[in-house]
This record gives sequence, structure tokens and C-alpha cells, in this order.
Amino acid sequence: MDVISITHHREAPRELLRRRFSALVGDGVDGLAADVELEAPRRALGAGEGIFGADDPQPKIWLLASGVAGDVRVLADGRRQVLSLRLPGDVLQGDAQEAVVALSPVEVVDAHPLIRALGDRSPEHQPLRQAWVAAARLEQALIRDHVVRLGCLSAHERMAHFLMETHDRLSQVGLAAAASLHLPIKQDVIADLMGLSVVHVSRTMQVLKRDGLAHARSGYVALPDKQRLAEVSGYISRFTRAASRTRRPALPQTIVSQRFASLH
Amino acid sequence: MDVISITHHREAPRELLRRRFSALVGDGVDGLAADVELEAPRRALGAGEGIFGADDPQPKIWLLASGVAGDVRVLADGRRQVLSLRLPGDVLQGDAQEAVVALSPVEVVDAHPLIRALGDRSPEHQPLRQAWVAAARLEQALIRDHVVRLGCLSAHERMAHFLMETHDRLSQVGLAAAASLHLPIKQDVIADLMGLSVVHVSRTMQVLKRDGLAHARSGYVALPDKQRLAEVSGYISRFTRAASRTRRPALPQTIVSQRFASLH
DNA sequence: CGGCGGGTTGAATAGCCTCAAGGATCGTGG
DNA sequence: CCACGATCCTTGAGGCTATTCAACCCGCCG
Repeated sequence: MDVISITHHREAPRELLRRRFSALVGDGVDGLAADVELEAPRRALGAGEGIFGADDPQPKIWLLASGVAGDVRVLADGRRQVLSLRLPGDVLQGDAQEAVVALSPVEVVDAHPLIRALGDRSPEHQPLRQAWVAAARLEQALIRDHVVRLGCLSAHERMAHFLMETHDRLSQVGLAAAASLHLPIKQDVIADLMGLSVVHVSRTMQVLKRDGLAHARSGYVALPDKQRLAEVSGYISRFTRAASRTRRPALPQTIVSQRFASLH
Repeated sequence: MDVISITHHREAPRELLRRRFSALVGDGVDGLAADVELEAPRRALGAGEGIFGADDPQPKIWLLASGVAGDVRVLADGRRQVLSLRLPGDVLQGDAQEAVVALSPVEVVDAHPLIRALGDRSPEHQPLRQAWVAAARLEQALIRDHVVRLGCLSAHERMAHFLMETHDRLSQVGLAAAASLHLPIKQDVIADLMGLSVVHVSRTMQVLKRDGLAHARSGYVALPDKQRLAEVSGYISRFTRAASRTRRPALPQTIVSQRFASLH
């Protein structure tokens, strides 16, 4: 099968962002190249390292260039919950209430140039601002999907749903093949993400394999039958819809978007 | 015990909003009275009614004046998840991806005057905009708390945590006594909120009663020992902290707040 | 080769669910 | 004012899902 690594891909960070944004608002953001420089400072971290150290100097916003990170909350007794998975092309904001932790080896680049571009109100950056708002809205939708996963779905459904979602997200930035994805995280992370025990994650993966729905091997997951995987999990893509959905001209755009724009 | 109803209280909608906002950003929003008119149109709905009908004419933003509503998602096979509870003083935005449903008899008032005030950029409305952003950020934090509840906590912990949180939220708008709250929703709603079965919600409430932690009777819940209730659930208030937390002057405020401002 | 981290397996248990029946409460109509 | 039905809550019994604990396996690296 075709294989794309998300820790060792060769895409420029800006290109990842461009793909993500143009999937959200069309091609208006292609000019991203013009003035948004996203290469340095670049930082590499190993799995387990916190991305926002308390002693950090300036940059409080990073763009995830490669690898997997996650918003993690740890309870007093050691139980952990991974609130959301962060994939290449995502913007990581240290401002958040949670710790953002590298779940695989990752590379991050300073995203302040992007923030600066968003800050000025010139009309040429209008599509960029729209994309930023759309991205926040999408993130919002994803965390709500996560609530439903945890609240309503069985272990099998959860895993299937999660794999579909992650494949979709990686596809959007061009980092997944048609029927497989690279997911270099350990099972205990998946467990803390899905609200399950490590043991049960393992068992569930076995069943998915037996059913011909997902084969995992050394960080790569093949999804031979996405159709059926979507059916058994009730998965509805947030991505294909976003493109075709008709926008209703509702409230003063400023307010609605202000509500979403600061989410990262 | 002292009793305050949230379906039949006599607070003006604007007063609820003022309390909520001033708890977030201080007294700067007291001038809310000046130009933000929040009384009409007023609408009453019964439990179970959707608040945003597809046939709705204009107002797509309501302020919840009394009662309880919720963001509800229904799966294809009928399973339901209540994503978040909406309490008096909350702003309901039909723009959201979810259905917003009345979970008790509710009254809503048109919130467009508020939106208009947020829309103009005059300096006198600066605190109002800050509060709006802070409210969105809080909402964000609450849904993440919900993820942790569903992912990490046992049924008892979930219930205890939920009761603490709801009591806190109602206290903030002055609609809860010191050690009790009015929660006029049925157990099946709590079940769909907590990811449990109705039966188990009932049993769990019995145990909480036995332990002297929560007595529910006809929509009113007494919390005789909030201290212990917080301990057993690992509850950390988002409200007392918000007031005392030191704000770090981080990113250009516009961007950060844009990210939050359109969330409702 | 030994050790180690991560994955897998088995057995026993706990937590929560389902089904089904029995109470309590409340509004309604006689 | 009481009987009635409807709705919601409670209780019991049994079963399934997921957990825990423990051992074992496997690939990798020193």
C-alpha cells in the first residue's frame, strides 16, 4: 500500500497550512506564500515532551509541522484524558487551558508571522481571516464529535469513528494515502483519548482487523473498507460537507466570527 | 432550605447577563443597561421544543431568560447526547451545528440588541466585548470539562462533578442558594448528558443521597456538603479562578479574542 | 545474550446496561 | 374530592462490556 509518514514527510509547513485553509474557504488563501513566512524558528521535540514550557521565552504560538501532539489533562490521581489530537498543519496555542504534549516526535515552527497577517485588517488578508475562523469552527465541531464518541459510542464504534476522522484530517493536508494513515502513537495514548483501557484498545484493534476494517502495524494503519468503517461507526465527515455546504448570510459576520476566531 | 426557581424567577434578562459578564471582567459592563435592551420579543416554549425552528424568521440569537435548554445531538439509531446544558443568562446561537432544545419550560428574549452593541467598535463597549470573549472561552473550558467527565470519571464522580458545576453556573447569575439548586430536568436528560442509562442515573442519585452528598426532590437538589462533593469528583471551579487568575499580556489581543468571540 | 518497552492474552471482577415490573407523583375529568 | 391514567422514578435480576491484574510474547538495542 501507499505509505505517507507524518513524522518524516517533506511538505513545507506553509504548504500544510495552505491546504488546510483552502479546503475551508477555497483558493483565496493561496497567496499565503506572499508574506507569511513559516520556517523558523523551528523546534524538534521527542514524544512526551510538553510543547509549552513555563520558561518559554517569546513564541506562544506554534504551527505543528510534523508528528502528532495532543491536548492532555491529567487528574490528581493520574488518570489522563487526551482532549484532542493535533496533527500537522494545526496551530498550537499555549494560551489554552490544557497542556499540549508531543505524542510522537514532532517539529513545530513559530506561527507568529501568521498571527501578524491575521492582525492587520487589509482586504488582501480577508480570505485568511475567514479561513482562521472556519478552522476554529471546525475544531469546535471536532471536540463536540469527541463528546458524542465518548458519551454514546461503544469501544468498536469509537475506534472506527476515530480512525475515520483522523484519516480525513490527514487527507485534508495531503498526509494520508487513500486507504491508510500513519499514526505513530502508542496504544496507551489511544486509550486515554477514547476513554478506554490499553488492554481493551488492543482487543478492539484485533476485532477490527478480524473484520477487515483496520490493520495496524508499527504505526501505520490500513483502512481497507472505509465505507463499512464509516457505517459501523456512524461517521459523518466534517470535511466533505464543509466544502459543499451552503452558507446562510446570518448575523453581522464580525460578531459571529469573533466568537470563533480566538479558539486555537 | 432556601429555594430559588430558575423557571419562575423574577430577574430581568439583562440583569442575568450583567451578572455573568461582570463576574468575568469586573464591573465595566454595568453600563449594559444604557443601550442594550433585552426584553422583547420574548418567547415561551415547553420542554422538548426546539428553540431554533427551520422556519424561524429573523432572530437567530436568543438570550435564555429562564429554564434549562441544551445542545442535543441525535444519532441515526436514536441514541442522544446532550453536549451542553444552557442555563439562564446564556446566549443561544442557532448558528451552531447542534439543535438547541428546551429541556424544561423556558423563556427566551431576542439577543440582537446585544449583538449590535458588540458590533460597533466604540470604546465604551470595550468591556462588553471582553466579556463576550471571556464567556466564549469559559464555554470552551466547560465543554472540555465535559470531555474529561465522560472519558475519565465514574458514574458517581460524573454526577457529583456535574452537580457542582451546575450549581456554580447558577450561582454566578444569582439563581442558586448557597447549598441547593433548581434543576427542573428529567433523569433521562441527565442520562443523555452523562452518557449513562436512566436506571443508573437513578441508582447513582440514591447513593449520593445515602452518602449525604445530594438530595433531589421534585426538581430541587440540595447539596449539604459541597466540600466533600468537590473532593469525590475532583471538581475544580472555573468561576472562582477566573476572577483571581492573573492575565498574561500575550498575543495581539485582537487575534486571540477573535478566536473566541464567535463561539456562541 | 539479556533487558526493556510495548503489545497481546487469559481469567476474574466490577461497572453499567437492559428488561421488566412495581411505586410515586401529578394533572385531569368525573 | 376521589379515581384514573400518564409520566417519571425506583427496584430487582441477569447479562454484557470493559477493567484489572498478571503473565507472556515479540522486536529492538545495548
